Amino acid sequence: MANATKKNDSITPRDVDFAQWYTDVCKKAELMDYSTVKGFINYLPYSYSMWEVIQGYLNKRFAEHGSSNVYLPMVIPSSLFNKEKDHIEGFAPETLVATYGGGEKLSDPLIIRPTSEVLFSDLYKRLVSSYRDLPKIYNQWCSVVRWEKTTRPFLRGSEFLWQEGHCLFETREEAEKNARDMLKVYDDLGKDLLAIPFVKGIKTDHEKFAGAVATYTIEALMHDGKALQSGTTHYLGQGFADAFGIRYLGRSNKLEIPHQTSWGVSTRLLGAIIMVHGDDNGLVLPPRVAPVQVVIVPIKMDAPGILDKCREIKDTLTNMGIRVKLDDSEKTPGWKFAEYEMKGVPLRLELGPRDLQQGNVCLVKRVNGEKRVAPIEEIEKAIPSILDEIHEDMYKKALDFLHSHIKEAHDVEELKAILNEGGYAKMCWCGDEECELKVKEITAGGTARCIGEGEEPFESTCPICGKKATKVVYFAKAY
RNA sequence: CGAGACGUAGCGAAGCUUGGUUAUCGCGUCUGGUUUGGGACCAGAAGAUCAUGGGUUCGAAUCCCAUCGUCUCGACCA
Repeated sequence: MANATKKNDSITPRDVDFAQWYTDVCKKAELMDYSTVKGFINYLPYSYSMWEVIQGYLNKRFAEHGSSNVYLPMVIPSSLFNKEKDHIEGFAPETLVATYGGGEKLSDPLIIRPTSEVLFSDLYKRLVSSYRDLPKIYNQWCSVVRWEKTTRPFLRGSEFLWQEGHCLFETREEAEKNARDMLKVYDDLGKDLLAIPFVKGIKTDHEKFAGAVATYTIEALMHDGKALQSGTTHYLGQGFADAFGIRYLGRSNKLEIPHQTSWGVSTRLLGAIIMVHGDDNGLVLPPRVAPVQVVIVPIKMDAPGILDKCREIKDTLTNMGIRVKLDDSEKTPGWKFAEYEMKGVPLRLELGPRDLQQGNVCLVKRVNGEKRVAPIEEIEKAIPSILDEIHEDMYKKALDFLHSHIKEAHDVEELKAILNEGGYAKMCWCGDEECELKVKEITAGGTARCIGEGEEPFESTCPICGKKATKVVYFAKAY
């Protein structure tokens, strides 16, 4: 494979130190910059534009499910925040609170939202009075603040960007369907756009969202064998609605409490893109989110016709809606090759005197280094299909990796071995939280990522306690 | 929040043990020229209140104290 040899020595190799590799890539590929404020980062154009592509995809998909975008305040009066008990217990320890305004102490301190269930509930209380007002399906794009103790670019920050959908329905069935439908949207996002496959399922009671009845999740697997929770949807039941006094007159003329959901994905997905696809030469971006999909590298720019032809190709591709960059800087071709490989540009187009004479361009795929020569007249047809091909290559590669890192654990020793190696251990479980927590202890940090839905236990007993197994759980070490 | 490592030019480092001219090197940047199919070469130039604050001293990047920040590993979490 052409890119099997490492060509970029400013990036720590993945297998030497994965954490350092990740940080190197984030900085060298100009995805982010550390800010002056602890735990906060500056999102640079190269990462933010990927976020915008994700936003575009999701807005379209959300709309198909009847969702409208709204925007609510970033601060929550602490008196309001304290209404739902589980919710406060879950979030209070990591809130940032404003206590002064205009130089005067606030009588009711304002919490910078760590999530907006409270604000949406408060809004819905006023907006909903009849079953005719339901369902309510709103989404907001915003940032939230959680005072994290250890932070890493994109994966965990004191502030992160996300979308949060908040909905109300008449029935439990509708609400649960919504939570599942939105999980499907997130799963599709991975498959269609990010080339990332997920393990899907339900969270255990211990791992579910503070205040939820059920949490559904998609879990990705990073190259170092650790899982990354990439998106969650929650069926909140009637708890928030009850606590916040949301009531409506139902079809039978009785006062009813609606059923609520919430769902979200965050800029953490950018971290997943980096850690699922990247290699020792840097980023490898899936073509559909890549800020630059094709980079044109002219060879011997001062030779007659080279630059003109490059510009012509650039215009042609741009008009087709492809994101193209022509690098006509004075750097040498070798430098440009390495640079755009590091930045993960999916496809490189080289054009030199030799190509021009023969009427060809040279095309090189970032994901596997595969090179091919194509006649210039045919690139309009060839390039879109090559980009699709790259997407499929990347998805398949990630899927193979995921499948080869899911193993059944039949006893404690196997469980330890699998989690130590990295990846998911599928284990039959009795359903007791005690056993779940014990797994964490004996495997040095392995947690239940999700319960497989519709999966019948492949063993009769739980290997931890020996009681009857009722569920199949995916355990992994996680970010 | 516990344990460890670190902070010197845009980036990466040396110097600190044993205090002493104008703080050194590589990359990058700028100027001019030669180059261009895998991180080019030559010549010249700019760029640093040595993280911050205090202390010791005739003299501190160097020794002492404190603070802040970053990274790694744990506990907690999207």
